[in-house]
Amino acid sequence: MMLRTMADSARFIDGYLLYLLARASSVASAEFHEEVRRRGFNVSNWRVLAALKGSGGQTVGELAAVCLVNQPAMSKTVERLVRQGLVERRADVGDRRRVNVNLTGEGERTVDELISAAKAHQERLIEAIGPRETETLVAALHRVIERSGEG
Amino acid sequence: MMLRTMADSARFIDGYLLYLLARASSVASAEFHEEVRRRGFNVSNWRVLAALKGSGGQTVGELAAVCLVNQPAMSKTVERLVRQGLVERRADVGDRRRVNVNLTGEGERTVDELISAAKAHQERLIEAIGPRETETLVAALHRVIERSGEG
DNA sequence: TGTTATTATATGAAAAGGCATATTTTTATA
DNA sequence: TATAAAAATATGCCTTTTCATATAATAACA
Repeated sequence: MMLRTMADSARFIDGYLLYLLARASSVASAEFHEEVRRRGFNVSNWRVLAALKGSGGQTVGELAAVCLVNQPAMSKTVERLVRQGLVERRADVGDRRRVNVNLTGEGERTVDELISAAKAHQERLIEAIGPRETETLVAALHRVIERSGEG
Repeated sequence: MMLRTMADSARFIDGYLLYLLARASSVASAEFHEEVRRRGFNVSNWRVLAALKGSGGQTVGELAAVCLVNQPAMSKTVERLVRQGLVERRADVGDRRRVNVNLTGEGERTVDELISAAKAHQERLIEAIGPRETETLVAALHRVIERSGEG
């Protein structure tokens, strides 16, 4: 079954749900991601810092899962953030294979600014989409996640 | 305003719409993207081939926009696909700055197989999400795209 | 029409990511 | 409790992307 709510089109992708999801994510994020870069960070760094905020620390593996990248990539991103002084690594006490990653003081200050900008952007975005429609969207996205093998 | 439909959480990202969008896209795509790789392609190649199918040819710039990557990356992806014999490049007749990209016969056969697998996967995904909920989702995603500066 | 701006694509160097695998530590089992 | 298996992270190599910029062609304009 092709999506009945989409106009028929010669182009396959115009009726392809995974493309629509990727496009919506990309388009919605583009503006803020530019702001992240203007502030001197790349999106990977931003995601790690954002994931750490309020988490009480995460392991490399947890960060990889949360940030939607593979583990070796996360090891390298964390290494870069350590060199920038934004996070610190510490071997887990109970299981020394694990490496706990936490925000440093500077990392905390940095992410607070970024999060503040992200929240401001999100307010504008929700206003543009419409608050009611946003709630519908959020529910639908949770359902996708839940039913796609991550529930 | 934070999203009211999400439980309050210490972690910023749990209430962050752009993260939810990225996560839904990633989770929903993961399974099929693995199949693409098993078939010997990477996601970038798949996206270009899928974008070309039924398009009547696209320029490098158009492909970059459609495939959500920047132009130099697309020039290089196209170059690789040319070397693999899946697409062909031709300078545009009316504007010789433009480079038109088309599927070759082999590219057509290849993408037909991939699209067939994508459609089968999509059927299963829609079944898992629920057809009615999928329609709601599709409408919401179109709205996001439309209201995020791409309308 | 000659000159300047703009647009489309390509290229080169550096950064980041992906994949296989090594290393270290913990868990399971004989 | 040795030993084997599993788990978490790191590392090396190679591919891909990114960023800045070069090149080529068209458009604008004086």
